[in-house]
Amino acid sequence: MSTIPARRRRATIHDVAVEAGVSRGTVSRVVNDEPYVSEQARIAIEAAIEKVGYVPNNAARSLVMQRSQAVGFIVHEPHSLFLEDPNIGGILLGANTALSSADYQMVCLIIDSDRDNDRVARYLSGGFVDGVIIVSARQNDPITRIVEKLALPSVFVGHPPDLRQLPFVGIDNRSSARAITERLIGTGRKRIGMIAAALDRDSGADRLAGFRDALGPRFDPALVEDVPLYAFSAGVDGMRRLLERAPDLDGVFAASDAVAAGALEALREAGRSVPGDVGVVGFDDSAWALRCQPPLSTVHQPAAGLGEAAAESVLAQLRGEEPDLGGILLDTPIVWRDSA
Amino acid sequence: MSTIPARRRRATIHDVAVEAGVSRGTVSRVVNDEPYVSEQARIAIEAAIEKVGYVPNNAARSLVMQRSQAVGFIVHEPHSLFLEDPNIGGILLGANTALSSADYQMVCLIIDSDRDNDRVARYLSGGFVDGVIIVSARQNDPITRIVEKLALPSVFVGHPPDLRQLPFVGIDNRSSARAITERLIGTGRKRIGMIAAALDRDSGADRLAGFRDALGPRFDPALVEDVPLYAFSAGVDGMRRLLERAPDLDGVFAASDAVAAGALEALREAGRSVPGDVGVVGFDDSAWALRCQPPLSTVHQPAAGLGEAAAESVLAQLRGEEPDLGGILLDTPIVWRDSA
DNA sequence: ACATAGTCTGTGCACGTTCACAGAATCTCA
DNA sequence: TGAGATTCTGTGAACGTGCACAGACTATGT
Repeated sequence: MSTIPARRRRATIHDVAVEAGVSRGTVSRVVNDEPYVSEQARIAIEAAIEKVGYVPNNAARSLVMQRSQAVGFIVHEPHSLFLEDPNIGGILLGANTALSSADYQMVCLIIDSDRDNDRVARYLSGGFVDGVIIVSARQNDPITRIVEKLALPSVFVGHPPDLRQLPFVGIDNRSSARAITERLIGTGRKRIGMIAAALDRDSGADRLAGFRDALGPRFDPALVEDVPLYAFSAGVDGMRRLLERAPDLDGVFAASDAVAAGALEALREAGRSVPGDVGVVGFDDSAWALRCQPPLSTVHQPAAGLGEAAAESVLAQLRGEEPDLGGILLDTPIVWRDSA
Repeated sequence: MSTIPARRRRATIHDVAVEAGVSRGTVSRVVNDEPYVSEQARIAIEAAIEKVGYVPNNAARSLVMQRSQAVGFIVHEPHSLFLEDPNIGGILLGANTALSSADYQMVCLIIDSDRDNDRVARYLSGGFVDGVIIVSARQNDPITRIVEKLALPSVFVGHPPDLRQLPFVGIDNRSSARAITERLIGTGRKRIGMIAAALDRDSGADRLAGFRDALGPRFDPALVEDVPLYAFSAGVDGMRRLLERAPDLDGVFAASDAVAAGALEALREAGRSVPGDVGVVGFDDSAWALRCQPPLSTVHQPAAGLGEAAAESVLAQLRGEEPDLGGILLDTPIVWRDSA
């Protein structure tokens, strides 16, 4: 008969105090790096901590400190995001990096259904997190309302919904779109079209606006085809329709890399060479960009940077600083490859 | 001068008790759905909870209950995983679904550096989580050792490192590879090659073994080309070399969809039609599979199912059940598309 | 020698909950 | 009626920590 090893009680600050022959208070001071503790005591306590394997109990600490040292990372519509949006992983990573160097823990809160909405709402109200990073909030989002009501330090990645004045980080879709279109014009293309996508979202509308900015008076609405989603198949359809309408086209700005990949496919079908007959540029610098044949020229989305900036903003608010309601916009370098 | 709204103290169980005219104990019983409370008291308490907006304080609860109601989701090598591995998102989602319906919170612990290793180790030792799901652990992994030392309920997605006897969920790479190879043989192909990948990992070695199983005595080592990574470019290289060595080849099993996509590219270069001249099958049913031209026949990895199964296993251990050390293997349906 | 400032240490309380226990009230059955 | 079971309620203790406070000890200057 094997003896079941007794699940040993975890060492507490009291055990350390006894071991080191001092009081709880002094141990606490050492653990929290506070002044006014003698070198002798510090050494004894550090040895005792090591010996008994002491790790502070977070629940007790949270209870007395009234904070959790955790930040929520809220993601909506995970199915489409995790599978389609290559940026989300980078944002997650960037946020995690910044939070963990500040000794905060990142808690993923994934909203997949209405039940999840309730659960997350309860979680936020329960004081489990000291702040939140919200990715891709929807219009009329219950979570957004709760965050406001609790006055929880928060930051959105992308524009906050319902035109609210809340802190956010993002990129300037409009000027980025303008920049890459200008670059495409600079290669000598004369008839440049756009496959616009997701015009119901800020990002989609802004990319179209930037395209228009770049072309100025030469902008021709007939050369814009719009598709509902940032998706490969939408790109194929959009490109086909565009080619039908404007067979003499020699340049295309696709609203995302996935759309651009679809466009390349349609161009191949139609027997056009890229970049010979038609120059193509995308947006996002996602995994699609390198997979395409030829590799895409595109606008780089600094996903990790966005995550880091979002985390820094929350941390600043946690330190009591006033958030910048105007939003933080990150640079988007253009990556020039062979497709244009 | 605007008055700063005083950050109101959160309602406690005591406030509810006063409001409802009962004691803390009775409120606690209502909150935790315990028996032995009169209908009258229950109604009064529920009204009081609503009125004062009471939400239980988790820190206090964790402190006295000695558990956190949270499960860690540990991911190694996030850069390659989040960007390359389409399965990780599905696993995350599946695990989250199962955990949240059991009222457990999932905490993402991303290990990106040695510093992260320390931080996560501290986190686990600190009792912040009651169990862990570990994705893609490395050989000789410090986290694995800590989990063992703490006897923390745990489950690996994929085989545990160092041949340890620890619970895991996964797929049967060998029999899946065998099945899809047999299916390819069934289409009448006579000279079938394989681009094996990542032979240093269990998954890679098993897929090769399955291929060998399917061919039996007809297996020809000269028709196997191996590449280091599950990557597109590796697929291109592997296919080129394979074609050089065996120009009469009429079927290829690629060790992953990314590799298969690379193979398609190389076949196109070489002027072979797919599936006309050569039938190609992949593995994973990742986003690559549908993007390819033609779409890939492949083995479906039930990513969400793996996440759910992993979560269920941890939850079962948390309920005190003995884990199944043999591991749980999920079914992998074959998805037949146009590439073979 | 004494006052004063500076350095260090120990103690009790609070945080908000659960749980064991005691006791009150009601019901059941001889 | 009274003993015993059943249902319900309130109370004190405990979980492990940080913090305010009181007090002891040491150095400095008069």
